[in-house]
Amino acid sequence: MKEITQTKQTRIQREKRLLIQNAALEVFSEFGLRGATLDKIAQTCGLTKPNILYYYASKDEIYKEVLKSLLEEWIRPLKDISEQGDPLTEILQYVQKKLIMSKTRKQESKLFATEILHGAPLTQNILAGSLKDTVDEKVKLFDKWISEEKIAPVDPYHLIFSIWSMTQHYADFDIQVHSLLNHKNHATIFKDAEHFLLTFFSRCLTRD
Amino acid sequence: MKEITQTKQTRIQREKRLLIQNAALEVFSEFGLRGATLDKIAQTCGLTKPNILYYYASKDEIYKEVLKSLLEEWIRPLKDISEQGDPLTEILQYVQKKLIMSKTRKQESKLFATEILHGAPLTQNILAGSLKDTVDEKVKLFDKWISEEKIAPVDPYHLIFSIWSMTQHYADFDIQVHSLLNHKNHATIFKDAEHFLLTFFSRCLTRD
DNA sequence: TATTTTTTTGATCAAATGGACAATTATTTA
DNA sequence: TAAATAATTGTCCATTTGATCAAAAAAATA
Repeated sequence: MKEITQTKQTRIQREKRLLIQNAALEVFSEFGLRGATLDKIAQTCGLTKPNILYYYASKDEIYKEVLKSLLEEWIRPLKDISEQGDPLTEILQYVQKKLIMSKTRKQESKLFATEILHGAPLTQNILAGSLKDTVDEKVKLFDKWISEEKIAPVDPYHLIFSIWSMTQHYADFDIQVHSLLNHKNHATIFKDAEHFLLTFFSRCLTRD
Repeated sequence: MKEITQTKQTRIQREKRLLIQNAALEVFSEFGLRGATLDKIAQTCGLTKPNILYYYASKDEIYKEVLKSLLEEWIRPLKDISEQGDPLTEILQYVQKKLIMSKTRKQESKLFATEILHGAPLTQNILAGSLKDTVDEKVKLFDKWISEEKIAPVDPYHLIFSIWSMTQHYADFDIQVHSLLNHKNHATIFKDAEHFLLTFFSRCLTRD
């Protein structure tokens, strides 16, 4: 058994771990932590159950690993909001990035949603840590922009919540969205959503 | 064994079924369908497991019953939007009602969220049925209001999605919201959220 | 009160599932 | 190529859990 923390990984270890992670993401996002079984993950990636447990000590550890490896990527667009850019443009670009993530990374979105929905048992420290730091930083920036009258006055925390909720809605509740929109073409839905969201946030952020 | 469809229920049956439903709501909303166990539900309501199964044929049946009994109430505020009222007022009132539901019926909100997130295996027909009918009806109304220039032009479907997502966010992701807001007072968060949302939607719906 | 019906529960089962382990096979290294 | 290390797997186990059932207790009814 090799240590996870150790950097010396063989080629096979790298490959198999990645294989397992991808399968785990697929299964966890569909069934949640408890609904997912090692058998399903094993089947999805074509390995045997004991072989999976050779690479990860437990099911929980796989779950944690998947979450951890996605978190960084998940927060990045928020970090990208730049003080140098035009305020409205920066925020609208953030909305667009988040919407694209909902479109192309649905599984990840659902995984996070389920995790937080059920009390974030394994992510709470991260929520209170690196995510919070980034959010606080951007909140300050938004407050600055508001005081400079570059954007209309709104509560920056709730502004961020609104961006998250509205964009992630299209990934997390895709079943409902598609059902209510008569199973309209996937691309069309996101095109319409983008237009709606950009209009929406422009209106809200450019008025006193 | 009595038939569920039968209307002749004894006093004890009514009482116990309600007891089970309340406990089930609590457990299902926290752990999801698969994470919830009959033992947990039994413990929560102080009955034995076989006793629960005397009233409900299976765990799935309890789950369906809980969902079904909540759906009506869940859709009602949308139905309440009236053609007679002032358009902006009607919509803002709907936002308020949904936010209050997030505040006071968190468990229900989480239950629905989990259900839809995981593919709505037991509600899909309802989503495509009575909910869709109501949504379609209100979409027509919104379109009418737009054509009469009573509210600004927006895609009515996505407007409804935005109301749902933004309000439900405060229930479904309460862990995250509280964590990022430094565990601020619950009432204060909802007061701020209300102010934000009303400002937000007013701005969006009163501009061309 | 006697009889019938409803309700409750202890004991138990079968299936699912996370995990352990020794034996085998493949790969790397000396 | 031989030895050592890494990877794989068949088999097995313990626990959890949804569900069954017969017997006992409680409640309703006649």
